[in-house]
Amino acid sequence: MKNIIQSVKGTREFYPHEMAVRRWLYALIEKTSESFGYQEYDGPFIEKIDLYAAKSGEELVKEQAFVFADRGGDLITLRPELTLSLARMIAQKQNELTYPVRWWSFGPFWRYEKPQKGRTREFFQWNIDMIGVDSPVADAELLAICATFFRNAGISPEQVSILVNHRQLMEKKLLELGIADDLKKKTFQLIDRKDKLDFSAWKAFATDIGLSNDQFTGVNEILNNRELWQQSPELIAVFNQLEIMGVREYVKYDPHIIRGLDYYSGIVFEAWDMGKDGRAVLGGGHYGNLVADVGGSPLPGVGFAMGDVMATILLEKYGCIPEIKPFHDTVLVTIFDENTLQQSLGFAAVLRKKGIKTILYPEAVKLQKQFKFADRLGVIAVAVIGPDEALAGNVTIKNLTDHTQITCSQELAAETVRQIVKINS
RNA sequence: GUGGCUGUAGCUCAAUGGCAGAGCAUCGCACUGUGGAUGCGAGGGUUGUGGGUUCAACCCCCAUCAGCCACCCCA
Repeated sequence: MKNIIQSVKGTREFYPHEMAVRRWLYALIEKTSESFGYQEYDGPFIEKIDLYAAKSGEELVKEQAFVFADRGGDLITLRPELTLSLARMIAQKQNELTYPVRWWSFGPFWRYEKPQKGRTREFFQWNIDMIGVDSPVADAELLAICATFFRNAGISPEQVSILVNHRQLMEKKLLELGIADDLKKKTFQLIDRKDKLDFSAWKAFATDIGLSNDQFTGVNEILNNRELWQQSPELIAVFNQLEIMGVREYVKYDPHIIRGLDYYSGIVFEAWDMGKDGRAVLGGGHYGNLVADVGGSPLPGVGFAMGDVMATILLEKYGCIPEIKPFHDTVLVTIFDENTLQQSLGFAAVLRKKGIKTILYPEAVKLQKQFKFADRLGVIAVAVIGPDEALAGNVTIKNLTDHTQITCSQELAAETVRQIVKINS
């Protein structure tokens, strides 16, 4: 055991059980995305570093991307995010696409981070965007998708809230305090950190970036005003529409939500686990110029991204992940001994031909062992062809759930098996 | 990148610097045509790795790797 080469730091292995959970999550994301008419797409998993150098933020590329030189000497990165690949894909066909584009994706990403809870170096991310419009209806739709995802997963509004703010509203309020440009950026940072520092440290940070006492007081008033959204026509419209769509209960106004990325220019939002030790599980917002940075004409859009690691932790925490029963629709055909082996082989083949998932035990060992194997896999139908059955062309089918068994002709047995696995699947 | 905690059997964890153990799991038998139970027995270890201190190290010291947690950052 000790000689096994370790897996790469921050990676995960998906044993069949974890793989089943991953596929379940994928299915949930697919169902939610497509119910709003979004199409699945994907970009390359590797990209030239230049793609990200253009925008993306220095830190993401320089410190968080996996970069390597290929044999031709180009610097290649394992994609740390999808946004720029998406932007290029849009730009390349900018005049052919039918707008608004509604696209979603679920795929792997890599970031060279220090692994900890909810954070790995290799992870999956759900990205979903509507591109080419700039309207409260579009903003509301993305929020509704987010809320619908949680509802589909079985998460209640008490468990997860989508916290919403608007960049323009905040900019306007800060401008009233005489905060603009560079100071505005720093003040956004300040707001972003409020929950992470105690008040005196936070105030010190405010002084540090150059806020006056009056401005600091003003910022505090903004942050304490939960009704501030009523000064934003866009947010008023969005909340009204969410009400009509029946998902208003999942969404709350919160002036603390700012988000780190510079390119957000309108609505911004994060979904938070409201329970103990809650964290953000997804984030997104409205951007004004997605495509311009990769050489297209500016196009507005709105979208969000959700990592699978935090999402899975959240769904597990609230008991939303269904019990996975991998073999409840599968029958095990035992091998009694060498003499009946051929009949077992043949019978298994017949079952498969009739569309029944069939496992054949691969050696003639004690039936006890074969039954135990079936039990541990979760198989609930077991077929036995011993000397008696073999002579008469029969097979015995045992139902492990109710412990009953029937002996019938091999011809008719498929129907018996079908009933057992169907009733229990 | 910074700081803290933790690495002992497959898993969960014990073991004053003095013989490395338990429970669960696994395998075998009781039980030669039938799974979840019970009893008995067995196997399984370079104590993460590499150095150091010591007559003697799972234990103390240094380094390193990994996991967890908090920063940083971010979806």
